[in-house]
Amino acid sequence: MAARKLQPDDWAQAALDAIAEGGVGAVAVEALAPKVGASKGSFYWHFSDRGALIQAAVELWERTRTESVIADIAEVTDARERLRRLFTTAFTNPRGGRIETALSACADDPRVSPVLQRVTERRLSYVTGIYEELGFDAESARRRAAITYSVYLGFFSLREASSRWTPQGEKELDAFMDELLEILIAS
Amino acid sequence: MAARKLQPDDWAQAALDAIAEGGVGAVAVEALAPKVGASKGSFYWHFSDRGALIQAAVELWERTRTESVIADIAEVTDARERLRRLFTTAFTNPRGGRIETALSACADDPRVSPVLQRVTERRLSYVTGIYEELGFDAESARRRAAITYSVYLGFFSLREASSRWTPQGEKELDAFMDELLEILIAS
DNA sequence: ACCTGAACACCGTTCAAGT
DNA sequence: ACCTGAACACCGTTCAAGT
Repeated sequence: MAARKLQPDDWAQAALDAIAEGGVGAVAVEALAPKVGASKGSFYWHFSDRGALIQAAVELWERTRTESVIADIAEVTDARERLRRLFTTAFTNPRGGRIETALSACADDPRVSPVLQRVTERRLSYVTGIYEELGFDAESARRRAAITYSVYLGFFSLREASSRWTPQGEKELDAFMDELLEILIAS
Repeated sequence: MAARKLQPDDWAQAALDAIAEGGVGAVAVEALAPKVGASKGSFYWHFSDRGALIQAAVELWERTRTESVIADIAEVTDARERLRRLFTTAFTNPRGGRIETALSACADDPRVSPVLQRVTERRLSYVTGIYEELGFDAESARRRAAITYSVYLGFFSLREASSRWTPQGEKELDAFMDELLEILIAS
């Protein structure tokens, strides 16, 4: 229903697309205006400034790429399988982690930082829980979760830097995830 | 000796500092000019444009943070110890990997991409060699090197996102590196 | 050869005026 | 309440004029 009236969300979505495409620097009001079908001036009715738009985009990302992913695998009972599912979801993300990479580069922006912290906290607590379920003590589970999430983030950076070192195609990706999983859950 | 005449390198150094401080977006000719002690106009005598300055900065980074690090540990004979030394150098880098994080976000910039590719290639070949020396076959060594470098890159991103999950202080960092090393070289 | 300062273009931001 | 277009500020870039 809701007859076309969500301009703010349209702007946020366009900005998020721009971030995924060309980084935070690509969030340009003037360039986005035509995509939203509005004028530059109109933007400033909905948002105080460019920073507020970036914040809205990041909050949109938070809404769509955290809880839903966790909810998707809630049914799976085996902890190891749940971790493996996370890998699959993560590494086959069509946007290829470009948002993560872009946000890491401006993590100290006060408009971005709180959201990034919440998302990181949520994801890492979840992964820590998996490791505890696998039998690791609290400290070790925490460290392994941090290593796991580092691999997740770094994987995207590495692929951007040189795809030569990152698995190509489904078969190689599977081999990579298998070895990664094995390494990470070995006691 | 060379009596003060290296303006281009001064600009490159100032730009690299700016990248480490505030990301590629912080490379602003106007803001850097006073630090170099020159005028905006003078900049364009040495560089074609802002992109060329970014390239010069990245090439300066390449010169100072690749070969020298590898040379520093060349004397160490034990492969495992060499890897451990790499971790120490990497994770106690005073600049805290902010340059790698910033560059990852603009890896597809044609001015940045070739340099990033060379540095990545050099570092990863080196680490692959260590894993081969440790007894892993070529394929597995490659994959482990990729995982290792992903952790390296991702660690910085994670610390920026939420320092709560990253080791604090020398003691915790040591424990982290120990567990990481153990995980990575376990067969 | 190398530098300066004025001028221009581009995009973020403001605002008076519209509906 | 919401939008537009003109105006201004800022910084990248150019360039004529200096040494």
